[in-house]
Amino acid sequence: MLTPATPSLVPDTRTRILDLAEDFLLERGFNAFSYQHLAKELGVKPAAIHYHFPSKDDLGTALVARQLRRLRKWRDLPRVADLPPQQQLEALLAVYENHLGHDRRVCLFGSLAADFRTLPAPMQAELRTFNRELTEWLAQVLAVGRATGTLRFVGSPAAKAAQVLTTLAGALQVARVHDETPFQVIVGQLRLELFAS
Amino acid sequence: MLTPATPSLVPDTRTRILDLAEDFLLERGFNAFSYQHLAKELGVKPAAIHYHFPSKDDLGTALVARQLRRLRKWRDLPRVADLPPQQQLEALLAVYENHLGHDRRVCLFGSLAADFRTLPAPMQAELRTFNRELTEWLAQVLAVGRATGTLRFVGSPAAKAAQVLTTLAGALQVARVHDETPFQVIVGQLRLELFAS
DNA sequence: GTCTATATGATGATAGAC
DNA sequence: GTCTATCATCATATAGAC
Repeated sequence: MLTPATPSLVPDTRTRILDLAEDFLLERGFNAFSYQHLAKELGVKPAAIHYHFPSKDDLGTALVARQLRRLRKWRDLPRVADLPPQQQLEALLAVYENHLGHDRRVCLFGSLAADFRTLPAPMQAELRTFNRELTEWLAQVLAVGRATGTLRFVGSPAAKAAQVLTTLAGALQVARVHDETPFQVIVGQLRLELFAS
Repeated sequence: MLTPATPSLVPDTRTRILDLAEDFLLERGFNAFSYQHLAKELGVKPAAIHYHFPSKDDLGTALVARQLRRLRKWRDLPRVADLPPQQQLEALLAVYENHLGHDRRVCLFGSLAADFRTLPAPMQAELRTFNRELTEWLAQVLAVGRATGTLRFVGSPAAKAAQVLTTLAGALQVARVHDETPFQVIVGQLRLELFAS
């Protein structure tokens, strides 16, 4: 990876491909876009993309790996890591609400889960790690939040974290099928239950 | 539809196609199987399937329409409709647990939501109706359950129903990505929260 | 190092045989 | 009424031009 540490305003071709592929992935699914679609949009030939990502498997794996790097970076940002738990949870909800506002994109997990068995093994492995790390992070947030009295739930933090993340991924899918309303309803219900009054 | 009211032990070709297509749909996703896959498995040529379902859109729409008919039939069965609310909820959970035991199949909604924008309009419409009717049914179950003191939750029955169904669909997706454990954990959490102790 | 012309096979669908 | 031979198109991927 020769990508500069400080993102340029004019992304290189590799990054432009990744960004566009991510658009397609989150809007139409991994098995519903092709190198032709990418090439047409980028104004190049399909084989030009094969240079940067020899196979679609490579491209897909790079997409999930990038998202995993982003998760770790986000989670460790001072403006996230140093927040109190209830605001960390709000920051997480904001990410999903941002997806909703971005043409009702589903999240990475929600995009790949149904097609999971058709994905290349490295991509499956990256997605498992992504989901595991996110769940572990939220479990920790919930544990601290309950201990300090700002968050409320029964059962174990790990179970609640798995449930909440699953619900959020699903809520974006429901928004995709209907409209923004059910997402708002579901997240409203989560807030009602989690935030200690 | 010339399908007999009493299902035969030797399904006709049309039904065999639908059954197999449903297998593929719930195990690999709508954009990850072809008429060739179906034909090879059934021992016929791809074009034979085109006779029964002229386009893949027709096949997909028939799949969702059949599931909608099944939902209505199930919901109205005396052994479901006449149960007390907490047992109706258990019957619903049993459907999802059955999916889990069936090679961790996702549910219809969970299978189609991510690819939704690539689906033909009639299929989209059927899926919306399917999800709406299921949510309305569960909202009614939850409302009666809370009124009679056997189920417990805050917020509106409609919001809780949307949240629970979304969580169940998502839980099967998580099981697909990892293993059965997170599904059990999530459904255990749902039970802990919903069933009045 | 970056991309284009081209190959090979799979895909959805039609026209016509039985 | 049911299915097969065949088609045009699109898929991923390679070999080689610039």
